[in-house]
Amino acid sequence: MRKEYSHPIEVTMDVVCGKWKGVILCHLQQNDVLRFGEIKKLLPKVSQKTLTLQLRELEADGLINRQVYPQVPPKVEYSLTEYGKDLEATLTHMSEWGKSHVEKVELNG
Amino acid sequence: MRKEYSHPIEVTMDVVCGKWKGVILCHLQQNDVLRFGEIKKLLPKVSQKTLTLQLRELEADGLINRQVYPQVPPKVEYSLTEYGKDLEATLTHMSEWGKSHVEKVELNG
DNA sequence: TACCTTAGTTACAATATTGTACCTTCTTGC
DNA sequence: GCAAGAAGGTACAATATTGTAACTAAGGTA
Repeated sequence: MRKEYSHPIEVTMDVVCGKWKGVILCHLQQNDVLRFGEIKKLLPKVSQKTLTLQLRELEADGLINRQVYPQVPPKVEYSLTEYGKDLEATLTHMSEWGKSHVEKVELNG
Repeated sequence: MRKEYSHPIEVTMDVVCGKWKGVILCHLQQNDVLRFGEIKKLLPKVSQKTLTLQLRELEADGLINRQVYPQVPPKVEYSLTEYGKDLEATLTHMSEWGKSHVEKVELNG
């Protein structure tokens, strides 16, 4: 199951490079705690199944906590772990870079 | 062709999240200039075709320069653009995080 | 003349990742 | 009894991403 990595950045990329993982992490960074449905509203284009999958993977990799309340209807809250918070600077930096990239592309038509 | 992004981090992820792009960028960060064949040696598992593709995409996104010398046999050199260098801090941070993640996983067996 | 070299290209195959549509749970409100 | 609500699970379909293997260019070398 465990892969061989030739460079440590591959590990991070493995963990962060799902189609929605970056955005999910950013939102959790800004909101502390979010319920499943709230995340879904923040990412209107993601499907139920895929969102679940991305969250489970982030959980398995130790980036987020999944707190289940035994209620009906169910309530599940997600938040960053301490470990996930170590990525905050990186995520912020990636967002900034993305912002300037968009601006650059818009300038060059 | 241009996609709609709901969050700037998606832009960066789009640009950086190829299977080999992170490692390629890291190596270019440490070596300034590398020929195609040198990169290939640094990433023994990547195929010819995929490496070409990843490099072309990085070039199209403005992260790397592609310098072709009109010789036979051909000589092509790759290097980071100024723009690509803006990602250095991010890449370094991602590598560090990856390193500690590996250590953590090894501890928890 | 046959062969080596580097940085590709091309057609085709195999994987991996996402998405769609519909099913499930159990309790409260009407 | 019947629908609603939140957070999924499942089977199956559609894309997207990588990989394989073989082919090319053009000059130097044996």
